[in-house]
Amino acid sequence: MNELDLEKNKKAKVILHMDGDAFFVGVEVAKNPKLKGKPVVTGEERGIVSAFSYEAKALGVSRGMPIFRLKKEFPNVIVLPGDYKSYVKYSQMMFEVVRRYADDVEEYSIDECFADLTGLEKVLKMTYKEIAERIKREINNELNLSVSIGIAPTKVLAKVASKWKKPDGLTIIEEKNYKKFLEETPIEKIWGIGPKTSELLKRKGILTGLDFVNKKDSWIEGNLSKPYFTIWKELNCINVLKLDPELKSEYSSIQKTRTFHPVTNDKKYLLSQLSKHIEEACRKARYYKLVAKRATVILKTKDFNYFDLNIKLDVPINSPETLMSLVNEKINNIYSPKVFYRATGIVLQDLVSEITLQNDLFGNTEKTNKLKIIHKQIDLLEKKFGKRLVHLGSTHEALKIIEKGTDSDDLDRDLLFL
DNA sequence: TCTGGGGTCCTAGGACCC
DNA sequence: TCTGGGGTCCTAGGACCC
Repeated sequence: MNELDLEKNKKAKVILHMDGDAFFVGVEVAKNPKLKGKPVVTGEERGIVSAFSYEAKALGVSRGMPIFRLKKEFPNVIVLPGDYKSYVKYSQMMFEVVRRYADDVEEYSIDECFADLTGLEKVLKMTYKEIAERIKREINNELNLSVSIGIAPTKVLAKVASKWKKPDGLTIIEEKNYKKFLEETPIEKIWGIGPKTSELLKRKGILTGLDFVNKKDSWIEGNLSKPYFTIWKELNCINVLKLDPELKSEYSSIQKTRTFHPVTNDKKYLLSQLSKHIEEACRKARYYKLVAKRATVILKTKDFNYFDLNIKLDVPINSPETLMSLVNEKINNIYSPKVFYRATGIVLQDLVSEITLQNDLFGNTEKTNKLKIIHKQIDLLEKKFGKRLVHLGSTHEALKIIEKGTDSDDLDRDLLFL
Protein backbone atom coordinates (compact mmCIF):
# COMPACT_ATOMS: atom_id res chain seq x y z
CA MET A 1 0.00 0.00 0.00
CA ASN A 2 1.54 3.31 -0.99
CA GLU A 3 1.49 6.61 0.83
CA LEU A 4 -1.56 7.93 -0.95
CA ASP A 5 -3.64 4.89 -0.12
CA LEU A 6 -2.68 5.31 3.50
CA GLU A 7 -3.79 8.91 3.46
CA LYS A 8 -6.99 7.90 1.79
CA ASN A 9 -7.69 5.39 4.52
CA LYS A 10 -7.66 8.01 7.23
CA LYS A 11 -11.02 8.77 8.69
CA ALA A 12 -12.99 11.03 6.39
CA LYS A 13 -13.74 14.56 7.42
CA VAL A 14 -16.90 16.55 6.91
CA ILE A 15 -16.12 20.06 5.72
CA LEU A 16 -18.72 22.75 5.17
CA HIS A 17 -18.23 25.69 2.87
CA MET A 18 -20.64 28.58 3.04
CA ASP A 19 -20.80 31.32 0.45
CA GLY A 20 -22.96 34.45 0.59
CA ASP A 21 -25.23 34.92 -2.41
CA ALA A 22 -24.34 38.21 -4.14
CA PHE A 23 -23.21 39.23 -0.70
CA PHE A 24 -22.72 43.00 -0.95
CA VAL A 25 -26.04 43.41 -2.70
CA GLY A 26 -27.61 40.96 -0.28
CA VAL A 27 -26.62 43.21 2.61
CA GLU A 28 -28.01 46.26 0.81
CA VAL A 29 -31.33 44.46 0.41
CA ALA A 30 -31.27 43.41 4.07
CA LYS A 31 -30.72 47.05 5.05
CA ASN A 32 -33.45 48.24 2.73
CA PRO A 33 -36.02 45.51 1.95
CA LYS A 34 -37.64 47.69 -0.69
CA LEU A 35 -34.76 46.69 -2.96
CA LYS A 36 -35.79 43.05 -2.88
CA GLY A 37 -36.40 41.54 -6.28
CA LYS A 38 -34.91 44.49 -8.11
CA PRO A 39 -31.79 44.78 -10.24
CA VAL A 40 -29.21 46.32 -7.92
CA VAL A 41 -25.46 46.81 -8.20
CA THR A 42 -22.83 48.23 -5.86
CA GLY A 43 -19.55 49.89 -6.71
CA GLU A 44 -20.69 53.40 -7.60
CA GLU A 45 -17.79 54.97 -5.70
CA ARG A 46 -15.29 52.91 -7.67
CA GLY A 47 -16.76 53.53 -11.08
CA ILE A 48 -17.11 49.83 -11.81
CA VAL A 49 -19.66 47.19 -10.85
CA SER A 50 -18.30 45.26 -7.90
CA ALA A 51 -21.37 43.19 -7.03
CA PHE A 52 -24.77 42.68 -8.63
CA SER A 53 -28.06 41.08 -7.74
CA TYR A 54 -29.33 38.03 -9.59
CA GLU A 55 -31.97 40.25 -11.17
CA ALA A 56 -29.24 42.51 -12.54
CA LYS A 57 -27.31 39.50 -13.75
CA ALA A 58 -30.38 38.28 -15.63
CA LEU A 59 -30.42 41.58 -17.51
CA GLY A 60 -26.84 41.05 -18.62
CA VAL A 61 -24.89 43.09 -16.06
CA SER A 62 -21.39 41.77 -15.47
CA ARG A 63 -18.65 42.33 -12.95
CA GLY A 64 -16.23 45.12 -13.71
CA MET A 65 -18.60 46.91 -16.06
CA PRO A 66 -18.04 50.69 -15.92
CA ILE A 67 -20.86 52.44 -14.08
CA PHE A 68 -21.35 55.08 -16.78
CA ARG A 69 -21.90 52.32 -19.34
CA LEU A 70 -24.24 50.51 -17.01
CA LYS A 71 -26.32 53.62 -16.52
CA LYS A 72 -26.56 54.10 -20.26
CA GLU A 73 -27.35 50.52 -21.16
CA PHE A 74 -29.46 49.59 -18.14
CA PRO A 75 -31.15 52.75 -16.89
CA ASN A 76 -33.44 50.70 -14.63
CA VAL A 77 -30.67 49.21 -12.57
CA ILE A 78 -30.26 50.69 -9.11
CA VAL A 79 -26.66 51.76 -8.44
CA LEU A 80 -25.39 51.98 -4.86
CA PRO A 81 -22.06 52.94 -3.33
CA GLY A 82 -20.32 50.24 -1.31
CA ASP A 83 -20.97 50.32 2.43
CA TYR A 84 -18.07 48.27 3.76
CA LYS A 85 -18.79 48.84 7.40
CA SER A 86 -22.14 47.11 7.02
CA TYR A 87 -20.63 44.30 4.98
CA VAL A 88 -18.15 43.60 7.75
CA LYS A 89 -20.89 43.69 10.35
CA TYR A 90 -23.18 41.32 8.47
CA SER A 91 -20.27 39.09 7.67
CA GLN A 92 -19.49 38.69 11.35
CA MET A 93 -23.12 37.99 12.23
CA MET A 94 -23.28 35.39 9.49
CA PHE A 95 -20.19 33.60 10.80
CA GLU A 96 -21.58 33.75 14.33
CA VAL A 97 -24.51 31.65 13.19
CA VAL A 98 -22.12 28.99 11.90
CA ARG A 99 -20.27 29.09 15.22
CA ARG A 100 -23.46 28.10 17.03
CA TYR A 101 -22.88 24.67 15.53
CA ALA A 102 -19.16 24.35 14.81
CA ASP A 103 -16.12 25.29 16.84
CA ASP A 104 -13.67 25.26 14.00
CA VAL A 105 -14.65 28.01 11.62
CA GLU A 106 -12.27 29.59 9.16
CA GLU A 107 -13.26 33.02 7.92
CA TYR A 108 -11.90 32.70 4.43
CA SER A 109 -13.12 36.00 3.03
CA ILE A 110 -15.77 38.57 3.82
CA ASP A 111 -18.55 36.36 2.47
CA GLU A 112 -17.12 32.85 2.75
CA CYS A 113 -16.19 30.48 5.51
CA PHE A 114 -15.21 26.87 6.06
CA ALA A 115 -16.30 24.87 9.08
CA ASP A 116 -15.30 21.43 10.29
CA LEU A 117 -18.45 19.47 11.06
CA THR A 118 -16.72 16.14 11.60
CA GLY A 119 -18.46 14.21 14.36
CA LEU A 120 -21.13 16.82 15.00
CA GLU A 121 -23.80 14.51 13.66
CA LYS A 122 -23.60 12.55 16.89
CA VAL A 123 -22.94 15.47 19.21
CA LEU A 124 -25.85 17.53 17.93
CA LYS A 125 -28.07 14.54 17.12
CA MET A 126 -28.77 15.92 13.67
CA THR A 127 -27.68 14.86 10.21
CA TYR A 128 -25.09 17.05 8.50
CA LYS A 129 -27.79 18.07 6.11
CA GLU A 130 -30.00 19.21 8.96
CA ILE A 131 -27.17 21.25 10.44
CA ALA A 132 -26.67 23.03 7.13
CA GLU A 133 -30.37 23.60 6.76
CA ARG A 134 -30.56 25.18 10.18
CA ILE A 135 -27.64 27.46 9.47
CA LYS A 136 -29.27 28.57 6.26
CA ARG A 137 -32.64 29.10 7.90
CA GLU A 138 -31.24 31.11 10.80
CA ILE A 139 -29.19 33.36 8.54
CA ASN A 140 -32.27 33.79 6.44
CA ASN A 141 -34.63 34.60 9.27
CA GLU A 142 -32.31 36.67 11.43
CA LEU A 143 -30.24 38.54 8.87
CA ASN A 144 -32.43 38.44 5.76
CA LEU A 145 -29.49 37.07 3.85
CA SER A 146 -29.30 34.13 1.52
CA VAL A 147 -26.32 31.77 1.40
CA SER A 148 -25.26 28.62 -0.43
CA ILE A 149 -23.68 25.73 1.39
CA GLY A 150 -21.60 22.79 0.28
CA ILE A 151 -20.56 19.81 2.39
CA ALA A 152 -17.78 17.43 1.32
CA PRO A 153 -14.79 15.46 2.63
CA THR A 154 -12.27 18.22 1.74
CA LYS A 155 -12.12 21.98 1.35
CA VAL A 156 -11.69 21.94 -2.41
CA LEU A 157 -14.62 19.56 -2.83
CA ALA A 158 -16.70 21.65 -0.43
CA LYS A 159 -16.04 24.60 -2.74
CA VAL A 160 -17.30 22.57 -5.68
CA ALA A 161 -20.37 21.68 -3.63
CA SER A 162 -21.25 25.22 -2.55
CA LYS A 163 -21.00 26.43 -6.13
CA TRP A 164 -23.11 23.56 -7.40
CA LYS A 165 -26.38 25.32 -6.83
CA LYS A 166 -26.59 29.03 -6.28
CA PRO A 167 -28.34 31.00 -4.89
CA ASP A 168 -29.80 29.38 -1.81
CA GLY A 169 -28.20 26.02 -2.57
CA LEU A 170 -27.35 23.08 -0.35
CA THR A 171 -25.23 20.36 -1.92
CA ILE A 172 -23.59 17.39 -0.29
CA ILE A 173 -20.75 15.54 -1.97
CA GLU A 174 -19.73 12.18 -0.54
CA GLU A 175 -16.78 9.95 -1.18
CA LYS A 176 -18.98 7.48 -2.98
CA ASN A 177 -20.33 9.97 -5.49
CA TYR A 178 -17.71 12.71 -5.87
CA LYS A 179 -16.73 11.64 -9.36
CA LYS A 180 -20.22 12.31 -10.62
CA PHE A 181 -19.87 15.95 -9.57
CA LEU A 182 -16.39 16.31 -10.99
CA GLU A 183 -17.54 14.88 -14.29
CA GLU A 184 -19.82 17.84 -14.71
CA THR A 185 -17.38 20.45 -13.43
CA PRO A 186 -15.28 22.15 -16.11
CA ILE A 187 -11.62 22.20 -15.14
CA GLU A 188 -11.45 26.00 -14.99
CA LYS A 189 -14.17 26.05 -12.33
CA ILE A 190 -12.01 24.21 -9.82
CA TRP A 191 -10.70 26.37 -6.98
CA GLY A 192 -7.03 27.07 -7.58
CA ILE A 193 -6.99 26.23 -11.27
CA GLY A 194 -6.94 29.51 -13.11
CA PRO A 195 -6.94 30.53 -16.76
CA LYS A 196 -3.29 29.66 -17.47
CA THR A 197 -3.34 26.21 -15.96
CA SER A 198 -6.75 25.28 -17.33
CA GLU A 199 -5.52 26.22 -20.81
CA LEU A 200 -2.50 23.99 -20.32
CA LEU A 201 -4.62 21.14 -19.02
CA LYS A 202 -7.13 21.46 -21.84
CA ARG A 203 -4.35 21.18 -24.37
CA LYS A 204 -3.52 17.89 -22.73
CA GLY A 205 -7.09 16.73 -23.02
CA ILE A 206 -8.12 17.39 -19.45
CA LEU A 207 -11.43 19.16 -19.70
CA THR A 208 -13.24 18.31 -16.48
CA GLY A 209 -12.53 17.74 -12.83
CA LEU A 210 -12.97 14.05 -13.49
CA ASP A 211 -10.32 14.03 -16.23
CA PHE A 212 -8.02 15.68 -13.71
CA VAL A 213 -8.55 13.28 -10.80
CA ASN A 214 -8.23 10.31 -13.11
CA LYS A 215 -4.64 11.28 -13.91
CA LYS A 216 -2.00 9.35 -12.02
CA ASP A 217 -0.30 11.08 -9.11
CA SER A 218 3.03 10.66 -10.86
CA TRP A 219 1.70 12.52 -13.88
CA ILE A 220 0.52 15.42 -11.74
CA GLU A 221 3.80 15.63 -9.88
CA GLY A 222 5.78 15.45 -13.09
CA ASN A 223 3.83 18.05 -15.02
CA LEU A 224 2.51 20.56 -12.51
CA SER A 225 3.75 22.43 -9.48
CA LYS A 226 3.05 21.66 -5.88
CA PRO A 227 -0.26 23.53 -5.37
CA TYR A 228 -1.86 21.50 -8.14
CA PHE A 229 -0.86 18.24 -6.53
CA THR A 230 -2.59 19.46 -3.40
CA ILE A 231 -5.72 20.23 -5.40
CA TRP A 232 -5.54 16.82 -7.04
CA LYS A 233 -5.40 15.10 -3.65
CA GLU A 234 -8.20 17.18 -2.24
CA LEU A 235 -10.37 16.39 -5.25
CA ASN A 236 -9.62 12.72 -4.61
CA CYS A 237 -11.04 13.03 -1.08
CA ILE A 238 -7.59 13.17 0.53
CA ASN A 239 -7.59 15.90 3.13
CA VAL A 240 -4.55 18.14 2.76
CA LEU A 241 -5.69 21.71 3.33
CA LYS A 242 -6.20 22.29 7.01
CA LEU A 243 -8.84 24.56 8.42
CA ASP A 244 -7.32 27.71 9.83
CA PRO A 245 -9.58 29.08 12.57
CA GLU A 246 -7.15 31.86 13.54
CA LEU A 247 -8.46 35.32 12.91
CA LYS A 248 -6.43 37.37 10.51
CA SER A 249 -3.91 39.32 12.50
CA GLU A 250 -0.76 38.95 10.46
CA TYR A 251 0.14 40.21 7.07
CA SER A 252 3.25 39.50 5.06
CA SER A 253 2.54 42.49 2.85
CA ILE A 254 0.30 45.54 2.82
CA GLN A 255 -0.45 47.42 -0.32
CA LYS A 256 -2.25 50.58 -1.38
CA THR A 257 -2.74 51.44 -5.00
CA ARG A 258 -5.14 53.67 -6.87
CA THR A 259 -5.90 54.38 -10.49
CA PHE A 260 -6.68 57.94 -11.44
CA HIS A 261 -8.46 59.04 -14.54
CA PRO A 262 -7.06 60.89 -16.75
CA VAL A 263 -3.52 59.57 -17.03
CA THR A 264 -0.79 62.01 -16.11
CA ASN A 265 2.94 62.66 -16.25
CA ASP A 266 2.82 65.28 -13.49
CA LYS A 267 5.49 64.28 -11.03
CA LYS A 268 4.12 66.41 -8.23
CA TYR A 269 0.73 64.80 -8.58
CA LEU A 270 2.19 61.30 -8.64
CA LEU A 271 4.21 62.01 -5.52
CA SER A 272 1.22 63.38 -3.67
CA GLN A 273 -0.76 60.26 -4.54
CA LEU A 274 2.11 58.12 -3.36
CA SER A 275 2.37 60.11 -0.17
CA LYS A 276 -1.29 59.42 0.55
CA HIS A 277 -0.90 55.71 -0.13
CA ILE A 278 2.20 55.50 1.99
CA GLU A 279 0.43 57.16 4.88
CA GLU A 280 -2.48 54.73 4.61
CA ALA A 281 -0.28 51.68 4.30
CA CYS A 282 1.80 52.76 7.29
CA ARG A 283 -1.32 53.45 9.31
CA LYS A 284 -2.50 49.93 8.67
CA ALA A 285 0.93 48.53 9.51
CA ARG A 286 0.91 50.41 12.82
CA TYR A 287 -2.55 49.12 13.59
CA TYR A 288 -1.23 45.57 13.29
CA LYS A 289 2.03 46.50 15.03
CA LEU A 290 4.09 45.61 12.00
CA VAL A 291 7.17 47.16 10.47
CA ALA A 292 8.42 46.73 6.91
CA LYS A 293 11.87 45.58 5.95
CA ARG A 294 11.23 46.33 2.30
CA ALA A 295 8.96 48.57 0.29
CA THR A 296 8.15 48.72 -3.40
CA VAL A 297 6.84 51.74 -5.23
CA ILE A 298 4.80 50.92 -8.30
CA LEU A 299 4.12 53.15 -11.26
CA LYS A 300 1.66 51.80 -13.78
CA THR A 301 1.81 53.38 -17.18
CA LYS A 302 -0.96 54.33 -19.55
CA ASP A 303 -0.17 51.15 -21.50
CA PHE A 304 -0.32 48.91 -18.45
CA ASN A 305 3.38 48.52 -18.04
CA TYR A 306 4.71 48.35 -14.51
CA PHE A 307 7.78 50.03 -13.09
CA ASP A 308 8.97 48.96 -9.68
CA LEU A 309 11.24 50.78 -7.30
CA ASN A 310 12.56 48.55 -4.59
CA ILE A 311 13.55 50.13 -1.31
CA LYS A 312 15.43 48.11 1.23
CA LEU A 313 14.99 49.33 4.77
CA ASP A 314 17.93 48.47 6.97
CA VAL A 315 15.93 49.72 9.90
CA PRO A 316 12.40 48.33 9.49
CA ILE A 317 9.82 51.10 9.65
CA ASN A 318 6.16 51.98 9.61
CA SER A 319 6.53 55.74 9.55
CA PRO A 320 5.49 57.48 6.36
CA GLU A 321 7.92 60.37 6.84
CA THR A 322 11.01 58.21 6.49
CA LEU A 323 9.61 56.21 3.61
CA MET A 324 8.42 59.28 1.76
CA SER A 325 11.82 60.94 1.90
CA LEU A 326 13.40 57.80 0.46
CA VAL A 327 10.82 57.77 -2.29
CA ASN A 328 11.50 61.40 -3.09
CA GLU A 329 15.16 60.60 -3.31
CA LYS A 330 14.79 57.67 -5.66
CA ILE A 331 11.68 58.26 -7.68
CA ASN A 332 13.63 59.39 -10.73
CA ASN A 333 14.94 55.86 -11.11
CA ILE A 334 11.56 54.85 -12.46
CA TYR A 335 9.81 58.10 -13.31
CA SER A 336 10.17 59.68 -16.71
CA PRO A 337 8.39 62.93 -17.65
CA LYS A 338 7.84 61.50 -21.12
CA VAL A 339 5.67 58.69 -19.85
CA PHE A 340 2.03 58.96 -18.81
CA TYR A 341 0.84 57.01 -15.81
CA ARG A 342 -2.54 55.68 -14.76
CA ALA A 343 -1.83 54.46 -11.24
CA THR A 344 0.61 54.61 -8.37
CA GLY A 345 0.99 52.32 -5.45
CA ILE A 346 3.07 51.19 -2.53
CA VAL A 347 3.65 47.71 -1.17
CA LEU A 348 5.10 47.22 2.28
CA GLN A 349 6.83 43.84 2.28
CA ASP A 350 8.68 41.54 4.62
CA LEU A 351 6.59 42.72 7.51
CA VAL A 352 7.72 41.72 10.98
CA SER A 353 6.25 42.32 14.37
CA GLU A 354 7.22 45.60 15.97
CA ILE A 355 7.43 43.93 19.34
CA THR A 356 10.01 41.34 18.44
CA LEU A 357 12.04 44.18 17.05
CA GLN A 358 12.00 46.31 20.18
CA ASN A 359 15.16 44.77 21.48
CA ASP A 360 16.93 45.54 18.29
CA LEU A 361 19.48 48.19 19.13
CA PHE A 362 19.44 49.55 15.63
CA GLY A 363 15.71 50.17 15.76
CA ASN A 364 16.04 52.40 18.78
CA THR A 365 17.64 55.47 17.36
CA GLU A 366 16.36 58.65 18.86
CA LYS A 367 14.68 59.75 15.68
CA THR A 368 12.63 56.61 15.15
CA ASN A 369 11.58 56.71 18.77
CA LYS A 370 10.31 60.24 18.45
CA LEU A 371 8.36 59.35 15.35
CA LYS A 372 6.95 56.36 17.15
CA ILE A 373 5.59 58.53 19.93
CA ILE A 374 4.11 61.01 17.49
CA HIS A 375 2.37 58.27 15.53
CA LYS A 376 0.99 56.73 18.67
CA GLN A 377 -0.65 60.04 19.53
CA ILE A 378 -1.98 60.50 16.02
CA ASP A 379 -3.39 57.00 15.89
CA LEU A 380 -5.12 57.55 19.22
CA LEU A 381 -6.63 60.85 18.14
CA GLU A 382 -7.82 59.40 14.89
CA LYS A 383 -9.38 56.47 16.64
CA LYS A 384 -11.36 58.92 18.72
CA PHE A 385 -12.40 61.41 16.09
CA GLY A 386 -12.32 59.47 12.84
CA LYS A 387 -9.69 59.15 10.18
CA ARG A 388 -7.52 61.61 8.32
CA LEU A 389 -6.92 64.25 10.95
CA VAL A 390 -3.22 64.72 10.43
CA HIS A 391 -1.26 64.45 7.23
CA LEU A 392 2.09 64.91 5.66
CA GLY A 393 2.40 68.10 3.66
CA SER A 394 3.12 65.99 0.61
CA THR A 395 -0.28 64.35 0.90
CA HIS A 396 -2.07 67.66 0.91
CA GLU A 397 -2.57 67.92 -2.82
CA ALA A 398 -4.05 64.44 -3.07
CA LEU A 399 -6.57 65.31 -0.36
CA LYS A 400 -7.61 68.54 -1.98
CA ILE A 401 -8.55 66.50 -4.99
CA ILE A 402 -10.67 64.17 -2.92
CA GLU A 403 -12.55 67.09 -1.40
CA LYS A 404 -13.31 68.45 -4.81
CA GLY A 405 -14.87 65.11 -5.53
CA THR A 406 -12.89 64.31 -8.64
CA ASP A 407 -11.30 61.31 -7.01
CA SER A 408 -13.35 58.17 -6.62
CA ASP A 409 -11.63 57.35 -3.35
CA ASP A 410 -13.97 56.21 -0.65
CA LEU A 411 -13.19 57.04 2.90
CA ASP A 412 -14.89 54.09 4.50
CA ARG A 413 -13.50 51.19 2.56
CA ASP A 414 -10.32 50.96 4.50
CA LEU A 415 -12.14 50.83 7.80
CA LEU A 416 -12.20 47.10 7.20
CA PHE A 417 -9.14 46.90 9.37
CA LEU A 418 -10.24 49.24 12.15
C1' DT B 1 -13.97 42.42 -20.13
C1' DC B 2 -10.07 47.98 -23.28
C1' DT B 3 -8.60 46.12 -17.91
C1' DG B 4 -10.03 47.78 -9.78
C1' DG B 5 -7.73 46.73 -5.38
C1' DG B 6 -5.64 43.72 -1.83
C1' DG B 7 -3.68 39.64 -0.75
C1' DT B 8 -0.84 34.61 -0.74
C1' DC B 9 2.24 31.06 -2.24
C1' DC B 10 5.63 28.94 -5.33
C1' DT B 11 9.65 28.68 -8.31
C1' DA B 12 13.53 29.75 -11.28
C1' DG B 13 17.64 31.74 -11.34
C1' DG B 14 21.27 34.93 -9.71
C1' DA B 15 24.74 35.90 -6.09
C1' DC B 16 27.78 34.11 -3.10
C1' DC B 17 30.31 30.51 -0.63
C1' DC B 18 32.94 26.32 -0.12
C1' DT C 1 44.12 28.78 -15.69
C1' DC C 2 40.55 25.75 -16.37
C1' DT C 3 37.50 23.20 -14.34
C1' DG C 4 33.59 20.81 -11.14
C1' DG C 5 29.92 20.21 -7.93
C1' DG C 6 27.01 21.45 -4.21
C1' DG C 7 24.87 24.35 -0.84
C1' DT C 8 22.18 28.54 0.86
C1' DC C 9 19.95 32.80 0.59
C1' DC C 10 17.45 36.14 -1.80
C1' DT C 11 14.38 38.25 -5.10
C1' DA C 12 11.51 38.99 -9.19
C1' DG C 13 7.81 37.41 -11.31
C1' DG C 14 4.05 34.16 -12.26
C1' DA C 15 -0.33 32.31 -11.00
C1' DC C 16 -4.12 32.36 -8.33
C1' DC C 17 -7.77 33.95 -5.01
C1' DC C 18 -11.74 37.19 -3.39
